[in-house]
Formats: sequence, structure tokens, C-alpha cells
Amino acid sequence: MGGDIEPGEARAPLTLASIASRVGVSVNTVSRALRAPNTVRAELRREIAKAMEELNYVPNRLAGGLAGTRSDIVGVVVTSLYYSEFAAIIDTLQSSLLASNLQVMLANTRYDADQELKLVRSILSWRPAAVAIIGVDHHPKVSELLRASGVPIIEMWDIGGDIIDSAVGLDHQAVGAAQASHLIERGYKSLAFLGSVRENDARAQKRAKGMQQRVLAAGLQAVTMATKQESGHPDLGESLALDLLKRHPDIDGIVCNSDVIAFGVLRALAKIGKRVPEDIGVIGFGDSEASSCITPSLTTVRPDRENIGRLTAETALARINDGASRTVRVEWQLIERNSTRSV
Amino acid sequence: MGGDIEPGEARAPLTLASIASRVGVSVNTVSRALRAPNTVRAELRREIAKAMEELNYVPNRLAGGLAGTRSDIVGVVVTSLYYSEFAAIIDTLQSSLLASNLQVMLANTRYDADQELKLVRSILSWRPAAVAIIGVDHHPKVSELLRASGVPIIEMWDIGGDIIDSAVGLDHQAVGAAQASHLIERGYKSLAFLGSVRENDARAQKRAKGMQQRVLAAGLQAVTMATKQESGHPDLGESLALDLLKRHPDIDGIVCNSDVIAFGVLRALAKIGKRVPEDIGVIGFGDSEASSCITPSLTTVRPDRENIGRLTAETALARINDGASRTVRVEWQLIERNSTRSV
DNA sequence: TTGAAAGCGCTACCAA
DNA sequence: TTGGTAGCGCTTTCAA
Repeated sequence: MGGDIEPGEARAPLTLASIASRVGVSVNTVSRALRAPNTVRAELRREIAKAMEELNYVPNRLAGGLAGTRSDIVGVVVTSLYYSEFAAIIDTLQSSLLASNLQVMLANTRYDADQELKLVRSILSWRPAAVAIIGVDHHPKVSELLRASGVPIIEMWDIGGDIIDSAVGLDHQAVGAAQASHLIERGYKSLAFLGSVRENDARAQKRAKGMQQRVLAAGLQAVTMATKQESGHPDLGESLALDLLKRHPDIDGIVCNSDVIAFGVLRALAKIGKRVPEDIGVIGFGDSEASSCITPSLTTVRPDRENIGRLTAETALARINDGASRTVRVEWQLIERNSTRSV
Repeated sequence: MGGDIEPGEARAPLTLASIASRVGVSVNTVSRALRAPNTVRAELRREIAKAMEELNYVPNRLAGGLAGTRSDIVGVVVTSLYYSEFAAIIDTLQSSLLASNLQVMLANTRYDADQELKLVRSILSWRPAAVAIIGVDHHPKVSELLRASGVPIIEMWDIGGDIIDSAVGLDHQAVGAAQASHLIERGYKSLAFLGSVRENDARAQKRAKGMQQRVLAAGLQAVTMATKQESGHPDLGESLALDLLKRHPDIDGIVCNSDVIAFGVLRALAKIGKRVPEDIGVIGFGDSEASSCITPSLTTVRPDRENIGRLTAETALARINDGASRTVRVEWQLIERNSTRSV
């Protein structure tokens, strides 16, 4: 290879025209050989395929997207890549879309509303076939832009609120209520919500709210909040827990915003000699892989994450093909382990 | 908004021409106002900006990329999204690129070589400004395609082998040797390498090889391998460990391919009453967040992952701007905790 | 400082 | 079953 190209020189990429002239047909026949193979004579089709193979032709999808009606890009906007939940969602979403030749364009807002606006604008500038975005609580301008774009929008992870087009997610408030119920039923009386909660983590706030309501309904005292904006890490869980128990020594049940935070909480409790689950019950969120391996193993909530990615892909495809918009409630289960008493 | 558009109807997106006619200038003045602002009168520039703001104009980057020379897309090809290492790399990479208005297009091969080829082809069809890809061991056609594309290629995570253009990563063989040394120095005598190792996980194979060589150099018996192709999960670690010790009861040192696998190994050892680190030493790879929280806390290797993303972005930018190609060795450290004896 | 015109590589429509 | 022709929305000369 290389031929008369200078070594290291970027050769001008091949075009459909290069293939066409080599095979001796028009550009447009080559295009159809790719896009609508059955409108091209089989023999010719083979010749074209052979030429493409030999020349290592790679189509220019920028041109294709511009000329055509769709761009085969699906924009995916997440708030974090560190939560294994979101990694799992992206993983299944990407591989499900691949079957339809849709490419994922990724953006990560890191829970920053201005970043979200900038990124959504950027994503839309690629004229995506669809956009999948974490959450239903957006920068107002984001909702406006998405709505006005005419592009199918799938909101993921949360279904509690105004939905732009379609959504696939959990009812986080119900999760929070279930976490509280679990602790209350096991005799814990003074509950706290603890974790890394960013200003724009509406899901965490919904879980805390669901918990709060359940606690009040049970006639117990209000939930104590112990949260910080910095990112989630066991060290943060440890320091929040130590601080919490210093201020509120009566706390005997802790709902954590994530399993990773819970790991730090358990470490803190071990250090100060509190027994789990006897003295204090701890419950996480997310069912991280390590949660069944720590001591004590962590009671937590497991969202059906693989399904979120898959269902989002399905919904996106349906919408792209003019299907109706829809809201899909994804299942989750409370996994009882040894960090909370058994009934 | 809406005007004479049917509700729910996707309005045709605005173009530069819409802005131009509204302001009463030519298309190309508007284009220059965006691309080379100082060639446009300040007042006019403001009017144009105002019109764009009011009409919610979103540029069409497909058109821009086609007409221009670059596409502002950076293709990112990973082998998995589940390893938090790769999530961390993507996170920093994406946010570093954002500053230069480069957008990440994501592809996930799931350790499948055919998938890799398909995805790389697909990525190249977007005429990316650069491609960042995990590993240096690719499907031969992949290397050929990448090399021939003329696009700057940054190989990430591994630097042990033939590099297409530039690389930012670790010397995995050295890591494996260090893991073995750590165990040998602490008196462990019969070592095993254990984990989920996919056929195309060349990095794991390099670590195993480095370990092997170190063990032979110490005059100890060869490393016992206990691996499976299925994906990494504590349950796999547990079953591999149980199996390993049934076949080789003399094993007293286990190097795991990932921390997550190590979690399962520790669980297995607890179940069969082996004491860690007294009877058996266990060392992981990756320094997962939970590793300092399990019991016993896990000795492991921590690659400087944030730096890989950042340095990859820097290298990509440099290459895009005609800088020289380079290979960057990224640091890592062995973190000693309680799953191996102290010296 | 601005505008006119040509074209990036492809798809889509219509005619052959 | 094939080819001609006209754009898609932008950038990029080159002139004015």
C-alpha cells in the first residue's frame, strides 16, 4: 500500500466516485449498492463490494447525513460515568443501537446545568436521529431546545416529572419510601439520609423525599440529612457518618445515596465500634458488585439497569420510525443482606 | 414559539441562511462571525449573535465537517465500560476534549475483535479529528485501517508493543512482575493468576507473563492459571478460587486480574476457612473504590487513571495541530493493604 | 469589512 | 436496473 503517497502523508480519503470510476458505473449506482442493494444487479453488486474491499473504502457519513434525512447518531447525555449504573446503561444502550447502525455520541454533564446546556446544544448540532438523556429535570433552556429540535428524546433513569417525549426509568420517590419502610419495619427508629448529593441530582432528592414522607407517615421524627456536594467516594461516606453520629448520637438507621458511600459508612461504624446491623442499620442504592462481598454484606436497592439501556434503545428506534412516545417504568428490587436486621 | 408550525410537527431546523436573511447580511458573514469573529464589525457581530440567540439557532456540524477540513469528532474505542478504569479514562478524556470543542463518539468492543473492526470502520466514517483506542493489540485490519486513515491515533492503557502513532499507558508486564515480587518478598511460594481473561485482553496476558517471568527468576514453580472468558464478577472470582484450591491445595498466593474478581476470591477463602493474609495472600488490580472497605482490605495496583484521560486528550490535541507523535508511560503504584502479609 | 460562487461527498428524485 | 441532476448547509477561496 502507499503507492505514490509520501510516507506519513494523509492520503485524501476515497470517495464513492473513486469506487464508481473503478467499477465503471455511476456514483449513484454505488450509493444504491450500499443503501438499497436489491436495486442493483447481483454481479455488479459483487464487483462494487470487491472494489470497496480492495481500496479499503470508508464511507463519509458526514456527507451521508447531510444529504439524507437522518444522521445515524444517537446523542447520549449522562450526569456521571463513575456510577456503574450509568456505565451499564451506556453499555447496553450502545450495543443495542449498534444493530441498527446507530452510533453513540457521548456527553457527560458531571451534574452541571450549564455544562448540560452546552453539551445538549453541541449534540443537537450533529442532527442526531435521537437523544437519550439522564433525568427529567433539566436546565429550562435544555428542555426547550430538545423539545424544539423535533428529534425523538428519551429521558432515562427517572420517570418522576414532566417528560419531554419518552422516558425509561424508575420512580425514585417510591425507592426512597421502600428504603425507609425496610428500616422502619425492622425496628429502626431514627433515620438519616446520607451521601454525595449534587445540586442537580434530582433523583437523590426524590429518594430522600420519598423516605421523608414514609417516615412522617409512620409518626417518627423527621429524617436527618447528611449530604455534601463533592463526588461520591467511601472516604466521604466515612466522614459524613462520623460527623452525623457526633451530632445525632441517636441515629440508628442510615439510607445511603449510593453503595460506594455506604462502604465508607460501614468502615466508619466499624471504627467507632457500632455494630451493624444490631446498633445501626445501613441500606445502600445501586447494588454495586462489591456489595455482596463486604462485611457485613450490604442491603441495597438494585435497579434493573441492563433493561434501561435495552428499553431506551428500543424506544429510540420506535420513535425514529414514527412510533408513539411512551413512558416505561423499570423494575427494581430491594436486596436484603446483613447490614440491616432481619424481621 | 411555534408560530405557523403544526403542534408536534418537527420544524425544519434553522440554517445560517435564516440568520443571514434576518440580519440582512450574506450567509458567509454569519459564518465568519462564528469562525473568525474579528473579521466582522463588532456591531454586526452583536446583531448576529442576538438573532442566533432569539431563534435558538443550532449549527449543523455535519455540513461544517463536510465543508471544512476537520470534523470535531474524536472517536473513542474501549473494550469494556464496566471497568471503572475505563469509565475514569473516558470521563477525563471527554471533559479535557470539551475545552477544544471536540465531541466524543463512543464505541465499545466488549473484547470482540470482529466488533472492533466494525466499530473502527464506523468511527472512521465520521472523519474524526482523532481516534483514541484501548490497547495496542488489534485486529490486523484495524491497525491497517487506522494507519491508512491519516487520522491521529492514540492508543491508551497499554504501551507494550507496536504503536500505530502515539500511546498513553502502562507497562503491564512490569505490573505483573511487581505483583509477583510483592508476594514472593512476603514469603508466598506457590502463586496463581486468576480472573476473567478474554481472548482479546492482551493486557491481562501481559501481566500474567510478567508475573510468570518473575516467578521463574525466583526459582519458584510456574504460575498456575485459573481463568475464564466470561465477564468479571465476584461470583466468578469465588468459583474460580474454589476450583483452584481444590486442584492445587498448595497455592498460597493469588494475583487477580481485577479487584472485582478479588472480592469474590476473598469471599471464597472466608467460606472455606482460609485465613488472609496468613494462609494465602491476595492481590488485585485496579484499586476499585471498595477495595479499602472490604475485609481484609485489598492489596492492589492503582494505575494513574485520571492522567491517562488527560494525557490522551493532550496528545490528541497536539497531534491534531501537527505536533509530533509520542509514547507516554503512565505511573502506577502498588498499594499495600491487609490481604497480603507485611514484610 | 463584506459578498458571490464553488464545492465538500453523498442521497434523492426523476428520467431513461 | 441504471444514470443525470440537484441539492443538503456549511466553509473557503477570491473579488469587490
